[in-house]
Amino acid sequence: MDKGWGLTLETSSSNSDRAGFFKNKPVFGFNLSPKFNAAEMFSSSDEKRSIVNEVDFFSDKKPFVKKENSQADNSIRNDDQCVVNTGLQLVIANAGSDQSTVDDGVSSEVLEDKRAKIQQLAQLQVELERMNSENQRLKGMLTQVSNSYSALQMHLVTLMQQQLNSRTENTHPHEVAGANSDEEKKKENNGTIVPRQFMELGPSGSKVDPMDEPSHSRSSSEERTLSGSPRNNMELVSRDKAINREESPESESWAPNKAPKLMTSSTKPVEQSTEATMRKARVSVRARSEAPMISDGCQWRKYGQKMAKGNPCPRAYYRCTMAVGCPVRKQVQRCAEDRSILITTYEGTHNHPLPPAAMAMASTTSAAANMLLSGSMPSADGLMNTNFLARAMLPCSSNMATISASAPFPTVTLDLTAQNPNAALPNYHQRINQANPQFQFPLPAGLNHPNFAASMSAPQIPHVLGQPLYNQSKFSGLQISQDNIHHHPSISHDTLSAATAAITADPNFTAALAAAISSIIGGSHPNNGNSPMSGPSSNNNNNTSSFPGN
DNA sequence: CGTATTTGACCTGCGC
DNA sequence: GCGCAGGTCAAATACG
Repeated sequence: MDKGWGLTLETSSSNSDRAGFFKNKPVFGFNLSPKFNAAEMFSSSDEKRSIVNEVDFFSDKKPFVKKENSQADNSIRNDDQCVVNTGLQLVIANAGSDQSTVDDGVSSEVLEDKRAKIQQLAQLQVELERMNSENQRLKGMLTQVSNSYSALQMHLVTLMQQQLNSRTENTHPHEVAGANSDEEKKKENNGTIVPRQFMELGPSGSKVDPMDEPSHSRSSSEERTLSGSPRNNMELVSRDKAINREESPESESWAPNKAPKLMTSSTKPVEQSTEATMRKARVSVRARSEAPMISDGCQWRKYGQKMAKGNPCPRAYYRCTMAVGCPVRKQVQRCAEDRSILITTYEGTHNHPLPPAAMAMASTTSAAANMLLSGSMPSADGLMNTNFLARAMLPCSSNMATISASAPFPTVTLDLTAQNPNAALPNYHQRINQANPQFQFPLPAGLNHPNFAASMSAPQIPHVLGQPLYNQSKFSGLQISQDNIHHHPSISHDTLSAATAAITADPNFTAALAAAISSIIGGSHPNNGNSPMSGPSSNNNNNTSSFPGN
């Protein structure tokens, strides 16, 4: 859009949250060049007003003949601080170069052409003005949403803590490690939820049922969907054993394989084991994307690639390079069944400040991990908490819940793939805004892409946690279905309803998540290499040629 | 030439 | 103890 005007409006990527952009994306109905940031064009609102007025002055049919005599021209030229003025200057300067023609017997065509250009420019300025004001409003809303999100997260933790406390008062006989009776095992294998007990679908378990493999042939570390049929090959693992593994500490410099050498789980304080668990918790994001990686705003360096069993697509290993010694790593792999689905698994916590573009993913995954880990404490109640959370979140989904098959670490999956292929993107936007009339956030430009429309089903966004959040914790050796939730003997319907209500009552919560997820997915656009969302770390996807499966 | 990626070797945990 | 699989390392290679 700037080409015809000789305007090159460079912007710095650090202005991602400023006018004209929502999470680094232009948010208005027309496409802006990635270089084009309205916020950079004005150093003050007075300047803007001035510019617009001047433009209006031009567009008001004022004879545009003698440029050197135009007060407006002078005022514009005198303002060296305004980028737009510079742009106008260019236009006007170009116009002035034809001045000899204009002065004497000017062709009306030239005049008309110039006038048309000026009018276009005027329209542009008006549009920019509108964008700027709208973005101010968006900024405010974003802040509000962030606050709401934090508040609700706290509320959720509080709820879970209350649940935990209520259960502490009511100790269960089978809380004792290794006290799983055969009867309990039977219940487990029949899909009945048994509290304080968990199963691990170890590698052997994943091998036992080859008939399951084609439909569940994600990589062995990926989640496995249970349609409700019992898996008789599930291996019950004593909690002590599993917890000991979970408790294995890791150095800050990330040396998981060396961790067991340092393990002294028997005497480890709870804090340490919790910390270790925290580092091992994983958040898996499933998103439909043709891009080699979803753009999460961080910088990653590939350090390995392996073929994983059960998946013809290789798994790539990345580590965060935004700070020296950052322990965060991620795995990227295409889904075996649907290669358009990209599975990104995050592990660890960043030890450095994150750019705005990375905050969305980081906060989302962090929240998911925290919620998971709030229930993965090595206490029995903690384990119960995880299951409780999972069940509290899953009523919205009936049989979409998945649990970990053989994942060695507790994992939460945020499934952003379309569950309802008939859902249309406009509905997504519409539903979010309908759900909360007070929170009308514009659709980021990246979401206008058909790929994104196909990848995001309408019901998903408002229920990011409610629907596609799968608790894959190994502690959650449960078949999590609506039916089971409602019939679980250890969780009252009221409790469940309360938790569900807490999650779903605040539309801002879901909207905030929607914003975060949309910013993430917007980056998955294959053509988003220049996406403003990428911000200062837009080179995080610089390994397109090395993407597994491509 | 510095940096990022590739890729085979190696380490570790787990099941048999 | 052996084999398998996941994960990581690091030398070689590619790339800008």
